[in-house]
This record gives sequence, structure tokens and C-alpha cells, in this order.
Amino acid sequence: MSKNYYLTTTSPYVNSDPHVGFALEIIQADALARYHKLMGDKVFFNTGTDEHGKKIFEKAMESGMEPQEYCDMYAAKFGDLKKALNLSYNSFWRSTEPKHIEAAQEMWRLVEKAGYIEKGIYNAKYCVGCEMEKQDSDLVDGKCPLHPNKDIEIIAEENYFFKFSKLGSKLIEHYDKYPDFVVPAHRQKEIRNFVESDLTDFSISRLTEKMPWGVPVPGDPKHCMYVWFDALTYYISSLGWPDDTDKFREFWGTTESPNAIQVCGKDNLRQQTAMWQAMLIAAGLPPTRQIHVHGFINSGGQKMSKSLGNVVNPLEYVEKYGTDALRYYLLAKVAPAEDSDFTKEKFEEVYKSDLQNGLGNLVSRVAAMAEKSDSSFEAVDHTLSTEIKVALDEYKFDVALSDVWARIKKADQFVSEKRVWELKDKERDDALTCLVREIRQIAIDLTPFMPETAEKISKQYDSGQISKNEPMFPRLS
RNA sequence: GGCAGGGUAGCUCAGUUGGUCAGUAGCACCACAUUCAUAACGUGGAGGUCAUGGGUCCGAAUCCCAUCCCUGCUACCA
Repeated sequence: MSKNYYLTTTSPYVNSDPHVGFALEIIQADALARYHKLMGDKVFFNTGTDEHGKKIFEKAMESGMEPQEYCDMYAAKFGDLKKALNLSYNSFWRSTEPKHIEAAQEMWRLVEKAGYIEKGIYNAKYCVGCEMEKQDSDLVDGKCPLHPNKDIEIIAEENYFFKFSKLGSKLIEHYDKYPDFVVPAHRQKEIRNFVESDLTDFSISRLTEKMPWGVPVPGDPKHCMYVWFDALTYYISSLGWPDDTDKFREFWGTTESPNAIQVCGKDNLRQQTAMWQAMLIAAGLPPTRQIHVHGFINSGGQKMSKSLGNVVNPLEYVEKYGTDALRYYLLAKVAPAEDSDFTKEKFEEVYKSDLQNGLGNLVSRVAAMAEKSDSSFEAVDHTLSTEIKVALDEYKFDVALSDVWARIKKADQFVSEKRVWELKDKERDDALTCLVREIRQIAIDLTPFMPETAEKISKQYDSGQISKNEPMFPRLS
């Protein structure tokens, strides 16, 4: 049954180059979007960039650029991922779009009107040594680790606060109503524990004179929205909210029947599954239906960091091994919701065993036999296997692909056991028909994960007369 | 410290409510076989006292207690 499917990634903050962690997120999302498209759903797949805030303002200043110019440059880099990773999103939405800015302001008005925004005092922590504002998490024992001899100054600033503390019970209601709201389940427990504890209101504005690069607070130009507030609204402004009410209802859903799916990293759990939901509830808008939370990618057992020099650049891998090789690795060998390790050695091992010797070799050997047989193989309609659907409905990309690879192994065993290359006439054609059918099925099942590979195989195998092609995953020289 | 989730073959992991649950698992490794295929594929083999110590039970990787180790969260980090 066809339906509307809304899917969004988080919006990466444009202060550095695209990271393999975001590649993971958007490739997972892309697999979901392609899956739903294959099922006949109407898919709205959104991604984009988050471009406001102090860090970006400072970075732009440092590099001598206008903030917008700086954002344009980075937005382009993220936009380039579409081709590099073969992404099927239809909406690339930037938080500096005028339409988004208007939407963020409308969101503010709604939340304010409902009584969930109030002025309060925000105590900014300022390190005189760094001449910078610090966050609690930056401090060690209440001191700046770079200037432990200097005291942190507290600068009281009048800000607007979001009355988060008033929304806990509404959030719990939502979690109760949808036990699978957060996937995996232990993340839902985690956020639930957090929400059940005493919630504190949080600041959602900054003084414009100190930080001009943000969305002006409606009716009070002395304040800019703190990036969070603006950035979260992007999930609905991308749908044309508040102007396009039909499209919003169609894809985002209604309060009775929420429909939106989000993916985010575990570092975003609180923002997406609690704060954003609280904002929606406060504004009287439907909450998100489900949020899939993915893990992090480590490199060599350690967090990626520039100083360790172990940062994985997804584009390097695309260039060297191809888009689908990277997509395969991230979907099949990275635990969808847990942390996983990524090293070049492991990647090459997988490339060789699974893609070269597994899928690539099977497709070649069967094509070679089919070509020699001179027979033709009528195309039959294939639809996505049930196992794949079941796995994808639970965001288990790795399980889905391991199922496909089990079938590749079976097909190889079949060829060897029957010694298909020695068979003649009907016996041979029967065996080949089986194999061709299985490979066509595999191609369909790979469509959400490795679209280009799936298409190559389909083209090669759907033409009745099958002939051998160049290797899809060539040996590494 | 508190809460949550983990510690199973060299590596990555499966193991539903305790009774072929110790895995024909994948990768790597060794041997054999084979040539249709990208020197690929297939078969066989070696590898684990299921973190440690107790306990419950006829029986525990699976439940309970203790200990050790790892990870996440413990709020204003986009």
C-alpha cells in the first residue's frame, strides 16, 4: 500500500568538511528513501545545512569572508555529496534560506503565544585568557584548561528561555504512545530517564550585539535565536511550513497520526527526541513519528581526530573504491545503531572478500556461462524480498545485506556442486535459469543499498541474451 | 558516584522466554580439490574453561549475588 514517507537527516553544521559520520547518516537515510520509493511510496527526503551561530560567525571572520559567503562555500561541499554518494534526496535545505528564517520566526511566535517562552538570566562563562565564552563541558574543575590560573568570569545576560521544564509529562505521553519512537530501544530508555529527571529551561537566544549571525527574534531585534531553536525548525520549514499546510499535513502528518521519520547520531539524541519534540508540542504541531539513532565511527579503536591523523575522508574512499563500495561498507559492516570501527585495512579486506570475490565474481562467472550457452533468459518480475523489508523496517541495514550475501554464497556453492560449467543442454539451461533468476533477485534487493551496482546487474541480466562485462569491482592494483 | 548497555573463537558478531546454546556464521589462517569466474569459487581443518568467583536448578553463555574491565548519559557541546 502506497503512502507518504517523510525522511530527514540532521543538518550538519558547516564549520568543517563532510565527515564520514555524516556520510553514514545520509547513506542510511538514502537506503531508507530508496526502499520506500521501491515500495511505491511518495517520498520526501530532506537534508541540508545548518548555517547560523557563533562558531560559524567566528570562522567566517577568521577566514576574512562574509558569513553568507562562507556558508555558501560549505553548503556547496555538502551539496557535492549528492553525486559522490549517489544520494536520492529531493530537498537540500539551508537554514539561511529566507523561507526558513520566516518559519523559524513563526515557530517562535507560536511557542511564545502558548506561553513557553520567557525572559531569564543566562550566565555565560567567559575566559579572560581565551577572550572567549566557554561551555561547562569545556571547563575542567570550573577552570579553562588552557588558562587554569585565571578565573572564569560569569557574565549575566538577559536571554529568552524555553520552558522545557513544563513539557516533560507531554514528552512522556508521546514516548508511552509510541514505544518505538526512538530506535534502538535502549536510546528511548535513555531519553526517557533524562526527561523524567528534573528538566531545566534552556536559553534560546543571544544578544545580537555579541552574535549577529542568527535569526532575529520576532519583535525584539536585540536578540538572535540561539542556533538550536532555528536549526530544529528546519525539519518542517523544508516542507514549506507554515505556508504549505497541505504538504505539511501530507508528509509531516497530524497530531493523531504523526508521519515523519528522522535519523540522527547518538550525540543528537536529546536535541531530536526531547527538545525538538517539546518545541513541536509547545507550538501545537505534530511530533515526529520515529527517530533512528545511529552510532559513531571510530578509526583504529579511537575517536577520529585531526591530531591523531586518523580522520576518514569519505570522498577519498569514493574516489579509490567507488561509491557503492563505500555505501556497502557503511551499511553492511557498520552496526546501524552502535559504534563501529573503520580502518583502511578492514575496508580493503571487505572490498576484496565481499565485493570482488563475492558479488563481483559471481555476477561474472554466471554471465560468462550464460554467454557461452547462447540461450536466452526471459526476464521475470522481481520484487524486494521479505527479509529485506523486515530488516529495513527495523533499520537493520547490516542484517539485510548479510542475508543477500548468504544467498551469494549459496549460488556459488550451487555452481560448484553442480559443476554447472560442464552441464549440457536442458540441464545446463535449467541450472542457469535458476542462477540468473537469483542474481536478478539480488540486484533488486541491492537497489536501496547499492543503486548503481544494482542497475548494472539488472541491465546486464535483463536483456535476455546475457554477455560478460568488465568487472564491477576490479582488483586493487 | 548514579542510571543504562556490554564483556562468546585472532577479528566482527549470532545465540528469542535456561534443556543439541557452544555457532555448517563471516573475515583471516592451514590443507585438499578445482578451473566456469576478477589467481576467484568449493570442501575439510584448526581456534573458545561463553570476563572472574560464587549461588539457584536435574540442567545456565542464558536467572541471582559479588568482583574486574569497556561504552553511553549525568543538560544549554550545531
